[in-house]
Amino acid sequence: MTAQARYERLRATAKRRGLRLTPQRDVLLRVLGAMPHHPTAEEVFRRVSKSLSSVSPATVYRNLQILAGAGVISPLERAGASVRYDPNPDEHHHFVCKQCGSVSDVYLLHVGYRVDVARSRLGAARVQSCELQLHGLCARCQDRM
Amino acid sequence: MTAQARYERLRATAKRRGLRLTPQRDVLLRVLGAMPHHPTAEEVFRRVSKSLSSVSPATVYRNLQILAGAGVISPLERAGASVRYDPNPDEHHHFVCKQCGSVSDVYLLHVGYRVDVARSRLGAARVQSCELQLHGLCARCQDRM
DNA sequence: TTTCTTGCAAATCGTTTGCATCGTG
DNA sequence: CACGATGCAAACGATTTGCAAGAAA
Repeated sequence: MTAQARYERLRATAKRRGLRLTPQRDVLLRVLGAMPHHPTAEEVFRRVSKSLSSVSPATVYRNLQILAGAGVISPLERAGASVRYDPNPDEHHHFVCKQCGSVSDVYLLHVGYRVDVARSRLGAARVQSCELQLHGLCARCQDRM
Repeated sequence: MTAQARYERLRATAKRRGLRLTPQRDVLLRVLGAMPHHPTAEEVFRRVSKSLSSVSPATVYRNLQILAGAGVISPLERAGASVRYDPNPDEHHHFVCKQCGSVSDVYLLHVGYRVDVARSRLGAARVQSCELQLHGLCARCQDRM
């Protein structure tokens, strides 16, 4: 898929979600469609500034949040949160509660997967390990609903 | 496993790695063994302060990094880094390069796993989705080695 | 014209650093 | 006794906020 196509797709979704299309937002969507995958907010801001030097960081950061809130893009799991440490030295995976963000350890007996080579651009990358993240509602948050 | 047992295990590992055992570090290890899983550095600091009110944040943050560097504990993936956004709306998974930290999209045809119910404390949690993270070396970083 | 957006500058938050001092091995 | 570890305070970087002015719908 081309950058242009990705841009149009993002813009269409944004419009469908009822977001106003300001010049700043348009550049932002164009940049998001063109950037290498998973840029940091700061990288996005730098790229947007190149096309629109007057834009302020606040606008870019705000809009990224708005787009994420509307489901146009997604914030990458856990990034941006405080540093967390895991004192458990055994091999394990994680369950993350969508509601409260709590993380708990999950032990798996078996993990299997098949990569769709045609669509993934792994190239010559060498995969050494994998971690599964389960998402859902923890017991406590289910009670609260 | 009890908090006491976890503490002793952590302390043994730390000693084996040649780390000095200061009072601050001892309290830190005790706290790490007793805390709910995956505390943020800040939460750890608050807990340590309770036992040792004179301790400074710098000491706790520093020691968490030292312990992580020595392999006694592990920093949770991506946490603490800048916010990242993913403009790809299709269902997909991620490959993360251990060396340079770059993230790329992976599409999977099939994912299967079996939870070890006895060891995992999922309780009544409801799992709604799962994301696989592959770790390894990207093509570019392999060339550089 | 109403409501949403913007830019600016200041504030915030979590974390890191420099440095003089202290204590463990 | 040497070297690593500490506390303090100041610096830091990324992100967020309050607010008055501006522009989509």
